[in-house]
Amino acid sequence: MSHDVFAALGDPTRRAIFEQLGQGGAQTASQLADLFPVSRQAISKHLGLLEAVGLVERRRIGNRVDYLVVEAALAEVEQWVRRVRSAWDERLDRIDPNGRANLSGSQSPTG
Amino acid sequence: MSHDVFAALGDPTRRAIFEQLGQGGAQTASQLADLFPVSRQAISKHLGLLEAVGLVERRRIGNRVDYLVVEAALAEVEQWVRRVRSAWDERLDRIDPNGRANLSGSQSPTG
DNA sequence: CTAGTGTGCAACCAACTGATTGCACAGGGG
DNA sequence: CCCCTGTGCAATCAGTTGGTTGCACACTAG
Repeated sequence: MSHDVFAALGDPTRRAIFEQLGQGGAQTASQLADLFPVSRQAISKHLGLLEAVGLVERRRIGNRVDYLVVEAALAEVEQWVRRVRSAWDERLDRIDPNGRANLSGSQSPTG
Repeated sequence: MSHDVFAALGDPTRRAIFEQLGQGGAQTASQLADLFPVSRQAISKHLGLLEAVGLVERRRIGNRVDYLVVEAALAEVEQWVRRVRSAWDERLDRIDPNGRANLSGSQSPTG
């Protein structure tokens, strides 16, 4: 449960692979290699990382290995966003319980 | 307006700085440098990158430069999540308009 | 102007990483 | 068994990058 999900999604190729798996359904590294301008091994490495952070999962079917998006993959991202957001709101409430048009926090409410 | 926001949030130090700005309000690079085990210049570089992707903004006050979180900072992340999610749902509808308990896309609905 | 504090920029460095190539291993069909 | 297809692992490499140090520049106070 680490936030390395952001690091995983930080790489453009990896994010594209992830999106492709989401749109196109389960696919093998070889299939994905045909869609992207990188080698199968590069794709495989990306898939390994995506799997490590829990964004995708493997499914072996005979000779081939399909990768598919994990249903709750982006839950962690959403939770982080929510957590950060609520932290903002908390601080804003401490500063100005009535309005919230300003995110700056150095000045005092009375000043 | 690029998705480099993910890359920016991918680095742990940068993400921590961002969270700290969110919780503690506007702060200078020097102040942040006291909170993290890296030099002020390192912090400054991170802030520059965070600013470049639109996550934080600068505010000059006399001699010092405060950085603060941009209100709509995480909107891009949320939009991306929503977009990917809706793409999943679309594909799932094409496969099985009634149920959605499976994200794998290789099998046919009649099989 | 001078002193002091704070910021910005440039050079530099080690570590990481995205990508490649080569080869060995696993499974299905003749 | 052999052949073919597909996957996995190791070594390697160049580019990126997070971090440091050093120094120049900007603003405020006396």
